[in-house]
Amino acid sequence: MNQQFRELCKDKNISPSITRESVYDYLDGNETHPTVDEIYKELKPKLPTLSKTTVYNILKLFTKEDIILEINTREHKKRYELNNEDHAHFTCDMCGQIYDLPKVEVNYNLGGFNGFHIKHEEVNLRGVCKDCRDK
Amino acid sequence: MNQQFRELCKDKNISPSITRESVYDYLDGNETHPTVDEIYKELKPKLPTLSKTTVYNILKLFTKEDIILEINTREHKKRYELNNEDHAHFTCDMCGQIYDLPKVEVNYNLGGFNGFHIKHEEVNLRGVCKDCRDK
DNA sequence: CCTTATATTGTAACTGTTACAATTTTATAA
DNA sequence: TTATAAAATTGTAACAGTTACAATATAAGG
Ligand SMILES: [Mn+2]
Ligand SMILES: [Mn+2]
Ligand SMILES: [Zn+2]
Ligand SMILES: [Zn+2]
Repeated sequence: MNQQFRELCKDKNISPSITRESVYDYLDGNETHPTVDEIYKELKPKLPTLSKTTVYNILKLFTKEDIILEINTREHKKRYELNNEDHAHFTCDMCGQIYDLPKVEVNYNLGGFNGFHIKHEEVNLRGVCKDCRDK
Repeated sequence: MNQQFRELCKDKNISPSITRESVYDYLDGNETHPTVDEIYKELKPKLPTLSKTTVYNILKLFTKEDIILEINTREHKKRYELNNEDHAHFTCDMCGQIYDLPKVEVNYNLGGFNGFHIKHEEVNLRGVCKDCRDK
């Protein structure tokens, strides 16, 4: 059992079920930004009764609690990652892979938007990755 | 007839059909980042034979030709806008509205990513807008 | 006008997501 | 522990956005 996860749940006031812990553990240390389906397929062998709806439920809960981040891509599906170190993304137009980039500095110029409460900033780059370019 | 659009089509080597022109004109000067459905419903009265598939086709073509930009939101649908002045977006978590922000400066630190060809950079902020905060 | 290419249309299929009621598991307290 | 209530999980069906595709209509070129 993941002690760090149990404390996180205590903080967020949610119960640390085995299913939730499994989703968390899978995302922890995973840099692939998986889809719901990929998470489900990965966990199903270890949790044979797992339902895809449960994965959806957990991801929605984790997102609401800011434990994970939803990544909206131009594919018609969402991807997820742990909300750990702040970083930017580069998405390859050719192969679709999402690369993590070191955090970049963003300077705002928010004239006229000073009543806005900014909770999250996100930088997405798009283009062709090195692998695809070399082909 | 929109002369600017006809020249744009000449540049892109696509034919300036009335349907395409209508989609273009609707997006031009529209700051609401409409969905496919909104575009379709708006144009249908003026083009009674219009099919939603056609709207999809045109938006896909315009996106490929870099005439418009696809905006991927956390809603389960895409939004579109003309690819004119470069700007950032603020999306309100409460009401979902997308606000245009003046362009922000982004400083890259792309150590290890120097084979990458960056075609587009995008800055998305997220939080609560003034209107929703005041309620 | 004729011929060919392109654009548009309607329908059906596909896919990611959500709603919901039933069941199982977990938390709480007697 | 056992009883009770609350919460989590499950399976199914519905839903929504998107895409595939074949048929039709329109446009372009000679
Ligand atoms: Mn990432
Ligand atoms: Mn915009
Ligand atoms: Zn690539
Ligand atoms: Zn708002």
